[in-house]
Amino acid sequence: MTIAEVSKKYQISADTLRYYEKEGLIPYVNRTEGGVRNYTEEDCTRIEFVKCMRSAGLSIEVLKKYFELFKCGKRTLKARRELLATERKALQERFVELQDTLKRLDYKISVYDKAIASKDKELKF
Amino acid sequence: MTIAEVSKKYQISADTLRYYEKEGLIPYVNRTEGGVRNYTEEDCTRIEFVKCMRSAGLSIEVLKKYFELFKCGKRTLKARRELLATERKALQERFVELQDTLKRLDYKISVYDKAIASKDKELKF
DNA sequence: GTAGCAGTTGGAGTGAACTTTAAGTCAAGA
DNA sequence: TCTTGACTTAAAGTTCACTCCAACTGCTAC
Repeated sequence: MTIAEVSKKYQISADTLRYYEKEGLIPYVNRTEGGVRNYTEEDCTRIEFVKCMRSAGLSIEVLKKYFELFKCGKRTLKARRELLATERKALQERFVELQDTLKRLDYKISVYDKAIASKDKELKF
Repeated sequence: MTIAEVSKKYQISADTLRYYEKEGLIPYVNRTEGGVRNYTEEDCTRIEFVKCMRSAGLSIEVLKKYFELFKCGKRTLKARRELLATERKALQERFVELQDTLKRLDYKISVYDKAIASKDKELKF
């Protein structure tokens, strides 16, 4: 797969794909004779994983660390597990926070609806 | 309340509080004779709201817009309601995505636990 | 063979959200 | 009175995560 195809498939710009590669979030991608990137299925799987983790808020730095550990082989299994567990915990916290904020917004919107219906109220903010 | 007190109370740096004020996320805070900020309870309520919305991911720009509308009075009630509804929708989407990612991480961690237990497996990444 | 297009590189630029700096003011305590 | 420390301002600097640019190369179609 070319960079354009991967870019389209995952909705990630070619620049970003090259950037991720440079940062080590994707392993060095094989090139054709002419030096053009040729992504394998495995590359794609990893790109999809990176996209998912990035959109969940894992930093480039953390993902870099994870793949660095991965490169060091089996002896880093535990370290990688711990890294994922740490990130999972942070995500869980953000998840709960988000849930609360959603409730708060729902309430605020309902207050707005009442204010709009009663035609003359104003809110504190 | 001084800026130091508010900063401590909400775990927001004094710099950030001044920045928020400059950007219109907090109304102009009253000063003492000497020009030192003196936050009211209402300022604090608003700061708490801003903090909550910021940590949920609402941008400075959106919050700025919201408070600008607020300054224009009752006639912007609907617009503000719509703004909040739009942000709520985006949050909801991120919430669902986060839920999926949490599940995915749980699964991945369980795979790691198995690999660690069986002592000789390696994973794809 | 040359136009055009998709790709390559390294490096510079961007936008969001702070964060730091420089230079100063003010109030309280020794 | 002097020092200390928390505050003030405007403006420059930082960080993160891209995003764009210039200059180039290599296929493909005419």
